[in-house]
Amino acid sequence: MKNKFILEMQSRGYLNQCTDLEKLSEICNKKSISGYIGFDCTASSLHVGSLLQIMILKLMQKHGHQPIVLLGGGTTMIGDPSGKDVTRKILDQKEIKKNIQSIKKVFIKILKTSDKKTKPIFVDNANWLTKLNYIDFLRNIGSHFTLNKMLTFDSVKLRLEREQSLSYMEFNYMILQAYDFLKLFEKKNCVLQIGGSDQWGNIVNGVELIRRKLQKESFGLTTPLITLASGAKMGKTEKGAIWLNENLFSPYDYWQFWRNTDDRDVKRFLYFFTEISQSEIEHLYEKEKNINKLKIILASEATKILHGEIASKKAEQTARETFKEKGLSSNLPEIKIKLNNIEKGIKLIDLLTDNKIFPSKSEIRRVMANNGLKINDVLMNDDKKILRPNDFKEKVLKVSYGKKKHYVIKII
RNA sequence: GGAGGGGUACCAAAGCGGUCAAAUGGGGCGGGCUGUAAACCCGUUGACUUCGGUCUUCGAAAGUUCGAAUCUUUCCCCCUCCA
Repeated sequence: MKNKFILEMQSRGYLNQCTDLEKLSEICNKKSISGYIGFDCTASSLHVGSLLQIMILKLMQKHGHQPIVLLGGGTTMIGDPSGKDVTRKILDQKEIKKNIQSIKKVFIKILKTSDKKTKPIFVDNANWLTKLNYIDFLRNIGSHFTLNKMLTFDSVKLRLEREQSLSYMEFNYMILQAYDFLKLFEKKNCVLQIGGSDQWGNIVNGVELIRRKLQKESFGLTTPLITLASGAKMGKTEKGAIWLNENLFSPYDYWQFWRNTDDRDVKRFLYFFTEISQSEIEHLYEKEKNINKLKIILASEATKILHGEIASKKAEQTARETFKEKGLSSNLPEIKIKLNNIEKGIKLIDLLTDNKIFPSKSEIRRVMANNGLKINDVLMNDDKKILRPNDFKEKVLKVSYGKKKHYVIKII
């Protein structure tokens, strides 16, 4: 009998590879386990590209297992070469510490639970990695790795094939990650490491290291790489990343991101990024023929997981007021302006650039020339327009940049 | 350390003394069609502008020249081969 946790992972499509699925299933049937995912702390926030793995942590909780979140304060100082063409910028310790604090906030929200047994554990590998003694480490750990094998890993091989340089520092990354797993196995009895498909090599190294050092079995599993119907990678849009932290990407924008999902991705995403049960999703699909309704469900459910029910509802309402009723929602991004400034008259393009709605005045002129700017739903083509009190309706004015970006300017 | 090749806008890649704010493709942005989708079509893609222009940009600095992304020198970085 397969374990429910494993089954749900499979049916939701979370599973790409596992070192030994049968055995892991058996163990999960017998007891609660703890599993970890390591996250890079190169930025102050993760983006949706990491969300699938996070969903697994959440699923672990649901099935009574304990998630461990490793925020890689140590490994981030080295930089994972997996899936990267170029060496990353190296961050200093201060910056990494700040990033860890910021990223942690998201996990605290998503993995919040009242159940003590499944409360997430946070660890930082800087605690052990920065204390390593080079010679000891080489003897105890390095001796278990052969260069012959390391050179065959994709993270290394691809770099070499593409004739992109790979520093010795980065080359060591996989060993450090394997060591992390060993440490967590010893300290926290953590038997499972989860990661994206590009992490397979690193994860397997950890499993093998544990077997060699401790003669114990551990498991690794990876999530599939999600490619969008358009062919792009998830989370890496050209317009910028879809950040999980609220200060970088508002709940409303987040909701919009999901609302704008490609038709062909909607069903998969309902499985991936919501907690709606399999039967319910199938039911929804049979019953609801309007794909846009399903997108709204997707957006609201996904937003709920990250930002909570209230923020999600609010985003949904804002979208409805703005798009469906073509009205003016009070929840749109708001720019406040003092009455006496308006009475003097203020240049529209100055106002829009000062408030970072547009990056430059040239950009505004360009958009105006392409009929992309509207004031109170009326096309605006005058780059010399000066706003005065009578442009406002009840102290409020709506600026629309294209069809989807709307802002409210309010006199205070 | 030696020999050769190379660093051009968000990315790839042309240009190799003036006609270069820099071809072309991708991406982005805006418009059209639609459903806040896809596909397709059109426009646009350094900044500022009194819309006449002005200013900054082709790894960095210095130089030659009336004029440099293009030539010279030095420096930095990357790649390949040899050691």
